[in-house]
Amino acid sequence: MEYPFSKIENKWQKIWNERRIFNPDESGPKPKYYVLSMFPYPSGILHCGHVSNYSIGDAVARLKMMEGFSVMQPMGWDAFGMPAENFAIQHNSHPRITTEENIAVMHEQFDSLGFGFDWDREISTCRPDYYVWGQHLFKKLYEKGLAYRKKSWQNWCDSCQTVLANEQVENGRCWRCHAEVEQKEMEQWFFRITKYAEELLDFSKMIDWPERVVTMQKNWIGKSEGTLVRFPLEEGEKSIEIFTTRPDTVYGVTFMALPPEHPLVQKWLAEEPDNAELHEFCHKVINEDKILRSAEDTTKEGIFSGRYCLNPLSGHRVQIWITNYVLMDYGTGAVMAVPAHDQRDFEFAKKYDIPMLLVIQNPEQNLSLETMQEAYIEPGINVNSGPFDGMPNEEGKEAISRLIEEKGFGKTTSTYRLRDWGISRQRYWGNPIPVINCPKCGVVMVPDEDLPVLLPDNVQVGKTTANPLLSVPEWLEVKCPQCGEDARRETDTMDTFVDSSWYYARFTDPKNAKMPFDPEKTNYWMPVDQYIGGIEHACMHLLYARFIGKFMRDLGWLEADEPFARLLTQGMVLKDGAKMSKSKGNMVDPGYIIDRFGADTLRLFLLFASPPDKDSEWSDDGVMGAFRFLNRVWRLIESNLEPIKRGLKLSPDSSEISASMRDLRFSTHSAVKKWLEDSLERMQYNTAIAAAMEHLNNCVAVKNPEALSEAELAVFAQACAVLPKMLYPYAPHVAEELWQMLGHETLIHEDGLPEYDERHLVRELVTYVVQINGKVRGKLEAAPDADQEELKTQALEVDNVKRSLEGWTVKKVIVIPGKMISIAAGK
RNA sequence: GCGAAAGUGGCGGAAUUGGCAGACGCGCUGGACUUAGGAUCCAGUGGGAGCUUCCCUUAGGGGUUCGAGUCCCCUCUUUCGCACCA
Repeated sequence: MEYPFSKIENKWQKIWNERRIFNPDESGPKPKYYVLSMFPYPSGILHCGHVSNYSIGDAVARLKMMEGFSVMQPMGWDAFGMPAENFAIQHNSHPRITTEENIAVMHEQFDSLGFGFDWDREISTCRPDYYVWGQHLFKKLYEKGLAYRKKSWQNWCDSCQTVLANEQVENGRCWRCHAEVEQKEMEQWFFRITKYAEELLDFSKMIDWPERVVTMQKNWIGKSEGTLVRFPLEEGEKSIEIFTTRPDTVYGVTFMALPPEHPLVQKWLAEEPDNAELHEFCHKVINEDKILRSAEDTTKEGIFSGRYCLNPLSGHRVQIWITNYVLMDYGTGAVMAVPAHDQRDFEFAKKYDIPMLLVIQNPEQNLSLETMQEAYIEPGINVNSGPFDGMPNEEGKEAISRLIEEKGFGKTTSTYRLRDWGISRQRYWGNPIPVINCPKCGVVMVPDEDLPVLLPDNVQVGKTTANPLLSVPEWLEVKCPQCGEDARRETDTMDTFVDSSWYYARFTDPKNAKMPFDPEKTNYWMPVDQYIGGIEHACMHLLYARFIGKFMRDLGWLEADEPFARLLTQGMVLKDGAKMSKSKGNMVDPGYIIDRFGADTLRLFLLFASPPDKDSEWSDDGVMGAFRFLNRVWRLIESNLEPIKRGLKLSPDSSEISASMRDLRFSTHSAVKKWLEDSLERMQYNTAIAAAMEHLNNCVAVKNPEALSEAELAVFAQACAVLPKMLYPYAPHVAEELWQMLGHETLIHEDGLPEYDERHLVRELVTYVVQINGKVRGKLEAAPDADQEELKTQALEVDNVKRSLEGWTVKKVIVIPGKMISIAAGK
């Protein structure tokens, strides 16, 4: 017989909703706990990854409810973005319609799983009551100089009239129409995340972030300390600014390396329209595949610009080269090349026969330029370096940097790999940037009273690949708020990462129509105590959210320095070792599993399959195992209901019980102890569930409860009675039902965590293992606190130990209290 | 190439502080029961042998230790991240 999961699950979902146990406010006496799982894109199809992810969040939430917290676990929809736009195109519909339909479907699926979301707080990023505040935030960023427009190079597909991401470019061609992709300089909106780079490197406010994610963010931000140096051009007023981490080699600079995108190069190109060679080279490099161009084994290429600059320290003439191996995005977008001491520069100089200059000598073995096969990058002594000759180069770094600063040639500084966040998207389905471009006034912000800039509905997606917003004149054409003349709206929409960079705060006050959120409410709930999501968001989303969080703090909107105190990065659900995906055809439909075995079984299986932060392997048989387990618990309690209820009224503490019942009592208390540790401290739900399974096996071993003495019956009853609580965070419906069957009027979380008694964890006798030279040779029973000398003697008396020691001399005997006796013996 | 993590039965995984390797689940083998089930219950299940005993076993090799899956060194493999970062 299968337990009636379907009836039970409906029943408890209804009760939880009626009693509003998932809808906390700020007024209660309990301490708050904010659990947030990353909100999904509403694809319309629930997959096992969702179930796994949100089962973890729900386990956290329910455990914290049992622990006595007022738990808030909100849910919403990351509803803007290209997938939603493409979905609508495929279904020949409008993204607003398909998105709302998908949300309705997924909402229902979440409900059928019994997740404890506070649906009163539901938000959807594509609804104006949410995105109006994103526009508001944009204006605040603009006011503070943190949103700005600049030209930047983009992959442009002329036939699709759209910008492409690096991964949408395949061998220099558009992934869609296969037209050649060109590089185009375009005006784009950016958020100045780099202003917070230094603070984003401070992870001290994060209690429990995985080391992996912290390392990834540190690498992503990529701070490096060095010196900014200006090399004046030989002709004209200008200079080339470079950043170097090796100021000790400045005297060794023999050429400058600039990328073709560099503004100076662009200027020279304009000045020399007839220099075909130069134009051709620059055009070629700029349009090289960005991924290929930055690959390690790409051949270094360059062209001499015919111009020189001057080394500010030595006064030497320095050739200026245009190359393919310098990145415009990093540092100042220009490199001082020291071929003798940098391998890349060395290779380049060899290839193009550029002079080299040795400025660091190897103290071990004299180097000479004629014989060097590679750049010398080890420490050494400065030579050919004017006043710094003879100085160890590590000292030289500091001394030369100081001189540069004193003479006004540059300064000591840090640069970051982190780049400003480009948020412009030439797409329809996103939050409109609240800007009007006026031919007279330039960039004008849409006044507050005109917000939100509503996304017009009357567009036809898919009819043109260009931004559909261009095809809505009544939306596009407006009067300038400043001068009243004809102007046009900004047609770029915002990156969806903008929507998700502040949603955690909106959840604390999701219906506020007057402001993004009321600081009083937000400060009550923030920071998020436990954030849960995929590792793939380690750098982008999590960094953007931290940045906007800090910005909102600086605006005075909230107090928390960091939005997410704890982070758990959950693993993926794999099938046959591979990620489940439509293209591989290895998807499992959670809906089918719920219908056939129930939500509790599905949730339990996914949590039991592996620790939450590790990938797990889907297994149909594993689902059956989870289902069998729940049925066994059900049968144990249902078939012994009367004796258990009777036993619960009796005292289990009498010593007049059999040894096997003492073992069962021990099992109860030790299982609860392990369960509490694994559930709350270690967040290792698979072993917490294993502890419950093991304890169930011990309970089931009691064959005839009717024959037990009163004290024994009490032990048995208590043993069975902890099971519903141990199930609750992982299989909540069946847990509540069993709890009610046992006669309780409360809901489980109201009654609190299961408890154990240390007194029942003390055993009179334990098994000591006797080892000889690390090999188990015997066992003996003794009290856990038995006298050590006594134990040594006993150990040597064990038959098998005696036999094994024949012809050997005992050299040392070590007693590990309560565990083992280790004998070291030799011939 | 650099950085990080990992490698344990037929499978998913456990071993938290250096202390009986393989908890728990799946699968498999044998048995019981039978209203014949995707049921339940009992026993067994790392490999090997001369089977109450012994040997081998945590990717491979070495080391430290009374004792190593765990610590150290080398090698291999896998996964992830970064990748001409000046």
